[in-house]
Amino acid sequence: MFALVAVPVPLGRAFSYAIPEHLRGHVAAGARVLCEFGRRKLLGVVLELSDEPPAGLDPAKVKPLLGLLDDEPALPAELLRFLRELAEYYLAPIGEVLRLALPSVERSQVESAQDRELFDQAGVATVGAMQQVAVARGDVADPETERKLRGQAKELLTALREGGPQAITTLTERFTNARSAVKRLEQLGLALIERRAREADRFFSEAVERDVPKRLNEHQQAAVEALEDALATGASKSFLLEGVTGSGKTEVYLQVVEACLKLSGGVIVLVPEIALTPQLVARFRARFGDAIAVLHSGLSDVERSRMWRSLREGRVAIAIGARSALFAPVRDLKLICVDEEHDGSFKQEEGVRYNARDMAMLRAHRAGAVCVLGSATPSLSSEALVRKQRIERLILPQRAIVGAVLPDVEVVNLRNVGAGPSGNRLISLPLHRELERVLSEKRQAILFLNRRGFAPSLICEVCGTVAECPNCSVALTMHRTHGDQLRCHYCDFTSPSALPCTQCKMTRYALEGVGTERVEKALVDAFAGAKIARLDRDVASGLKSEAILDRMRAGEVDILVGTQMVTKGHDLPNVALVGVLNADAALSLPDYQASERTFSLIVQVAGRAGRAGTRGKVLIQTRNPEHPAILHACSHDTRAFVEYELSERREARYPPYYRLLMVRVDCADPGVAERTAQQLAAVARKVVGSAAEVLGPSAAPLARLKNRHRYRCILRSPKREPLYRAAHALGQVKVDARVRIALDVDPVSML
DNA sequence: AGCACGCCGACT
DNA sequence: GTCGGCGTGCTC
Repeated sequence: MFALVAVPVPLGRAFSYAIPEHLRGHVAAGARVLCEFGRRKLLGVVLELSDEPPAGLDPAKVKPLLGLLDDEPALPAELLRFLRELAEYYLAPIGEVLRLALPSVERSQVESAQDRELFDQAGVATVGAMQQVAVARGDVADPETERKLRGQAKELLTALREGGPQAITTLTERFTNARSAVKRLEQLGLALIERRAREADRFFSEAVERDVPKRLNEHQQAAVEALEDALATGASKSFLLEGVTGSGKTEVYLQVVEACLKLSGGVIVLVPEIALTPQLVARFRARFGDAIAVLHSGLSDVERSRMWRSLREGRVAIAIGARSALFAPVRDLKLICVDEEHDGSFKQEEGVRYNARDMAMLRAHRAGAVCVLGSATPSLSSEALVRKQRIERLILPQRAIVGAVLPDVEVVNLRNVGAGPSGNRLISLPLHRELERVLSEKRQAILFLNRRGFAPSLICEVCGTVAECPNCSVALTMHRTHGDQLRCHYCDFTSPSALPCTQCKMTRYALEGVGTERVEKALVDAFAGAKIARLDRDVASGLKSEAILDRMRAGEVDILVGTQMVTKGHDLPNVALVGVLNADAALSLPDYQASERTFSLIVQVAGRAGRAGTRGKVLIQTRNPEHPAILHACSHDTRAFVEYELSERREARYPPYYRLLMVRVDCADPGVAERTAQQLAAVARKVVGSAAEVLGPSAAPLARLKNRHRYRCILRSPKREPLYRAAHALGQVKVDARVRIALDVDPVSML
C-alpha cells in the first residue's frame, strides 16, 4: 500500500510513501500525515492511495509514513478534489494550494497545550472570535477564603474588583502567572472565567436583534424562486444576480441561504473585503444567529482553527469571508454566493494567483452546488458566460427602498475647467461650489480618488488623450529610469515621451498622479471650519475604516476623501454629493480591465449619493468625457457599456474572448533574467506555433522588485490548451538555478 | 523552500 | 590548521 502525499514545498508534484503495517486501513485521502522529506519531517496531505508502487522510481527510495494525524480526513473529499483541480488550473504546486485550505494550527505539528485547552472549551454555540475574561464575583460571602489569598492571586482579585472584568491575555501582561492565578480564584469561588466575544471582533461583539424574512418585491421573488428551484434539483447551476445598489440583493441571498439550510446544505458567502462588510455580516447574524463562521484577518490562529473545525464537523453551516473563505471545509456544500463579483480583489495577486470568483463557480460545479454571482455592475467575464448560456441572469431592476431615486450626474471636463479657489486642479470650480452648497445645507460629501499609484502615465493637456500603445490599446506607462520614456507593459513597445499626441498632434502632456492626502490638505486649506476626514489604506486598515465611517454617520465629518474604501461605505443617508475627482486614473492602469474597472467604480461610488429619498448629486471630473466607460457610467447604462467593451475586447484579443497566460521571470542578475525570458519565449513560440501568440518578453512594469529584475511574456490564445502545452514545455526547460519562474493563469494586473 | 554537500578566505 | 561564505542539487 502506498500513499501519494502533497508536502508544503513549492514543487509541482506530490511524493509517494509506503504505508506501514500499523496504519493500513486508517490512512485515507485528505488525511494529514507526518513524513520524512529529505532530512526534515513535514506534515503532508494524502492525495490518493494506491496498491501499486510508484512507477519509474527505485523502490528502495520510497520511505514509510511516520504517522497519521487524523482518523477523519482533515480535508473532505469534495474539497480535496477541488483543490487538486485548482492547482492544475493555475499550474500551482499542490502543496502550496493545500496550504491555502488548512489553517496554520492544523498545519503545525505541535498543537500547544494552551491551544488544546481553548479547543476543549470551544463549545458548540458560538464561533466568533472569543477570549477568556476574568470577572470578580460580587456574591462571595465567605471572607475566610479570601484571607487565605496571597501574592499574585490577591493582587489580581483587587485589580479585577477595581478595574472590572479583564481579558486573561491582557492580565498576563501585568501578572506573570495570571492564567493559573485566575484559575485558583475560580476554584475558590472568588471569580468567574467567562468566554466573551473579543473586543476586536466587531462581527460578534454586539448582540444583534433577530429578524425574519422580509417581503420580497416581484423581481426578488422571481430570483429566489429560480435559485430555490436550482437548489431543489441538486444539480449544479450558476447564476448572475444583477441589481443596482439598494435593489435588495442581500435579502435574496438570505432567503436562498435559508432554503439551503432547510435542505441541510452548507453555504459559503464570499465578499470582496470582509472588514468592509460588517452590515452584511450583521444581517446574516440577525437572520441565522451566531452559528456563522466569519473568516476575517483579525482572527488569531486558534480562532481561525476553531471556526475551521466547527465547519468541518458540521456544527456550523455558513462561512462568510473574503477570497480564502472559498476553501472553507463546509459540509454538504450546496450554495456559494459571491457578492460584488465584479470586484478585482477576488483575484489573489501573490503566491497562488487564483481568482476566487472563477473558482467559486468551479467548486460549486464539482460539488453539485448552486453558485450566485451578485453585482450591480457585472464583470464582463460573467456577461460573457450569460451570453454563452453557461450561467443564468436574474435581474433586480428597481431600488427596493421606496422613494430612493438615482442621483443626478454631472460631468466636469477637466480640459476646460481649471482649479477652483483652492488652487488644486482636482477641486474644480464646479466641485468647489457644490461642496460649499452641501456644507451650507449641513449635509455631507464623499470625494473619491482612485490613486493606486506607481509609474504614472501621460495625458495630453490639450485633448485629454491618454498616451496608448499602438499595438495593445493599453495605456503607456512613464518610466524615468532611462530618461523620460513611455513603455507598453504588454509588448515592450517604447516611445519617447516627447512624441506628438496621436489625436491632436500637440506635445503638451500632464502627468497623472495626485493622491488623497494632497486633496485632503487642499480641502482643509480651502474649507476652513469644515470637518474633513480621509479614508484609505494609509489611515485605516480594515477595522479602523468602520470607525471612520461611523464618525461620518454620526455627522462628525462633513467631507470624506478616500480611495475605493469609500465606495463600500453603506448606510450614509446624509450624503448629498459624491465627487469622482479623477475618473481617468483607473483608465491609465496597465491592464486590459481598466475600462471595466473605471465603469464599475463610477457606478458604485455614484450609488452612495442621495439614498434617503432626496435626490443626490454626483460630479464626475474627467479629461475624457467622451470615453465610453465614463459616458455610460454617467448615464447608468450598463447594457451600452457592456456592448461597447465586449466588442473592444474582441477586437483587441483580450478576455473573455481570448485567454492569457503570463510567464514572469525574475533574477538578481538582470542579464540572466532577460536571457532566460528570451529563451522561454523562444521555447513557447516553438511549442504553440500558430495556436497562440507570444508577446514579449518585456521588462515587467515593476522592473525591479526586492532587488530582483523582472521580465515577462504574455501568451494569448482563444483556447486554453496551447497555453497549457506551452507552460508544461517551459517547466522542462533547464534554466539558471538563480532565476525564478512564475506563471499567472488568467492574469489581470501586469505588474 | 529548506537543507545538505562542497570548495575557497580570515580567524583561534 | 578550522569556521563559514553561499553556489548547486535534491527532496518519495
